[in-house]
Amino acid sequence: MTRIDLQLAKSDCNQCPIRHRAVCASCDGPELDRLASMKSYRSWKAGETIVLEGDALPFVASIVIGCATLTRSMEDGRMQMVGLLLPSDFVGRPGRAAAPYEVVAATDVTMCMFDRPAFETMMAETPHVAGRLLEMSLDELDAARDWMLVLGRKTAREKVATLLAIVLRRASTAARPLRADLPLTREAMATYLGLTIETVSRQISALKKDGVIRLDGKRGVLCDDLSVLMTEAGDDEDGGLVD
Amino acid sequence: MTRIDLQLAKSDCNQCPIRHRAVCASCDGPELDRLASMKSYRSWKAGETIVLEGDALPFVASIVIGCATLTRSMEDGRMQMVGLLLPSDFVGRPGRAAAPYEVVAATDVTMCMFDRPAFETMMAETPHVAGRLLEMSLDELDAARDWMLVLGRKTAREKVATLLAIVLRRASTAARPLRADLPLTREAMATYLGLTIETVSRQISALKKDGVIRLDGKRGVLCDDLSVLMTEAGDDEDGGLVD
DNA sequence: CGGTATATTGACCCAATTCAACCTGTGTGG
DNA sequence: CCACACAGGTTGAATTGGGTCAATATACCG
Repeated sequence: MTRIDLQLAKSDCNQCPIRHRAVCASCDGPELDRLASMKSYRSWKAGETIVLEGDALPFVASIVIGCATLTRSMEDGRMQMVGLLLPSDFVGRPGRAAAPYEVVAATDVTMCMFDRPAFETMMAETPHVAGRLLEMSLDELDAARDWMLVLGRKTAREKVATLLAIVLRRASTAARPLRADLPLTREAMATYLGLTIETVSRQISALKKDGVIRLDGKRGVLCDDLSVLMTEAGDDEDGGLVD
Repeated sequence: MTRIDLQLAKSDCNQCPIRHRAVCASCDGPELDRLASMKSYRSWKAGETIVLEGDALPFVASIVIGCATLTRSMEDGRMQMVGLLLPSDFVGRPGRAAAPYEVVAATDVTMCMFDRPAFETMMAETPHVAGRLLEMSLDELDAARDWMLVLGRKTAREKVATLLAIVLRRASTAARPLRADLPLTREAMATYLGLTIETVSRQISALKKDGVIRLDGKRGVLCDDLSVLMTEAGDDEDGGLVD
């Protein structure tokens, strides 16, 4: 919210909000010190491009604050978002220099960056880092494959409901109704869902008209009963969230 | 083709066709011996289910021969293939017991299996294995994301052309015309592409009528000019394949 | 205030699905 | 050897979900 994030530039890792979820989660003592000595922070404003598709990527990084998107595009301009990066997510691929996707800041973003060759050396020497990265990569692979089901088989209404359910679930406090601010514009949502802006807008309006969600300004979404929204999303397994 | 694959059961790893591409690629000497002592082979016939969605998966394995599919499905029966496993590909997720996808043999399949706990112990002790698995997982992540673009943004004709181009390119010998046998039924293709059987069939017929491909029986596909097919697929970058 | 970026809504259209019929090859058993 | 069933594949006609094009909010900012 406020711009105290820049204070992070000199802060030690123990106060870092992603300390226990990022690549560094499994590091301690000297390993953590070594990572800390390599790190530097950098911030981008919402909308700025962080890496161009196909460009060399001389660093790897963890998202500390904010939300970034990974998109892949075709020559004629069609675009598909292939990943949504949130705090603690990892950017970059050790062992490969070029980025196959465009990375754009969806909100203001702060990342914790490491020089790529130095990070690769460290990976080779400390199995903890490689192990954690493998675990995170496998989670991302699962997420990508789940999203393939959304893209390939769900209707527009189900797609929009799926996205809203994800955002609302992540923002979940105990309080009802659930409330969240969408970190994405309609255009970004469309790019994520394999739809057009107009269809996303229409489906959001339809879900509102049907009483599944309510809107609070342009970005805020409220939902009284997440299980109804999840049914609309086609995911009927209530993961023990109700009651 | 013939069932000599069963002879592999006692064979040593150096004669294994995937020796240099699978998880074991980076292993040598004692490491390889250790893996070899843990391994066992098992085969499935085309169409057989290898693992049910959500089932416990007590092993990890490499595909040695054949082709298997990973699919995820919804309660109402809609299905989406989320991965196509070919020789040297890895099945299973160290660190997680349940399989989030159904694994089915598309053709006759032989796998080289390892007990999961034993494999996990080995991963913790030999960084080579973990490193290779990370590399392979990142490749799969790239592939999954590429496929998200196909599912989210391509037309039916482009989707079919994309799949044919992949199959033809993989089967590529120097000989023209390129020829390949589809390892997938129309149904499996539809499940992969997020289409219906009928649409797949129509698009194949259309590509044939337009002279982009020719058919040889039900499964054989011929293509005189891969770059034409790739243009139809919407991938215009000719990766230095022509001349 | 205009001016620009984002969002909503309507009318029309088309690509892909749905539903249905029919083809083709491959067994299987009388 | 033929008849038959059955699975996989093709083709046609009708329907529809989402895209396209266009007009109209709504908000934000200098």
